[in-house]
Amino acid sequence: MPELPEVETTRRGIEPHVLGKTIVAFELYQPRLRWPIPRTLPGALAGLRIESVGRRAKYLLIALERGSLIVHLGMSGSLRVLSAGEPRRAHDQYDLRLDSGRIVRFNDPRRFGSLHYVEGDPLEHRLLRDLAPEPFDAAFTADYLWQLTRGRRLAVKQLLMNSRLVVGVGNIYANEALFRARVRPGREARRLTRAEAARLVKAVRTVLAQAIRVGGTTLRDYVGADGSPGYFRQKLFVYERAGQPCRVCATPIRHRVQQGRSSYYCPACQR
DNA sequence: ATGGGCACCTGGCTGC
DNA sequence: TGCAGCCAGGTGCCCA
Repeated sequence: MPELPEVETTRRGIEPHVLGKTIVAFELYQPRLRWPIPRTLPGALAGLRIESVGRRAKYLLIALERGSLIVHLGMSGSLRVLSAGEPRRAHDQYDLRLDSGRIVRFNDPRRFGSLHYVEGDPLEHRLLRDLAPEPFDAAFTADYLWQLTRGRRLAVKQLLMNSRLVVGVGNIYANEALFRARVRPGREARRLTRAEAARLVKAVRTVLAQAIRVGGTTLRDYVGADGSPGYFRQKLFVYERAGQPCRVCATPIRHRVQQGRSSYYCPACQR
């Protein structure tokens, strides 16, 4: 999916257009997303004012005057702010129509995205309550990561992508952070040194922050709330660069499949 | 507890 | 040109 930078870019993009606005209508075109959307939802949302737009991991949290929407973009989803009357396109799944005359439209070709409405604290929802710290949280430290790697035989890249360890890091940014930390994706977690754990924590933060600054990474489907792509693709060191020269040492970048996901690394820079 | 594999779904590309 | 096969920003769930 959209990983943390894309979700955060979306959050920042929609926030100024929806804050304080009231949902006039919720139009559901496709109830079959990752989890079925209840047919009763449209009625429940009409008339509610939007009070804040937050984010936890890769979930957007849209707080209403009563309850909250929990939005996930899945692998191919995007949320855009459009003018009312904008013609629908393939894979538009739902619209939030606002009293400002604008609409927030969710498009998702693969339908791995999801939408929940909860009355209570969204952070207590079963999908959110067991999530690990945010990468920018003070709790995500070298010691924390290093402790969690002790005795673990799985590859360090799997660890980085496990949302019970740290959230927001998907396949692109796991590969990119490992390059910056000079650690190969296939390294057993228990073989990580304390110094490497420290580099990795720093690299995760740096790469996510840089990506947020340029609006995320667009490979295929992702666009920000105004429809523009993210520009971090131009800054990728390894992702989807198999066979191309390493931007640091010119050694060809290698590709291998790990746990069914593509990993990329520089065999010279990363150990 | 840990880790692996599968499932959900569509579109785009490759190669025969 | 057509079509089979493979791949893609995620992640919950089931099983060993």
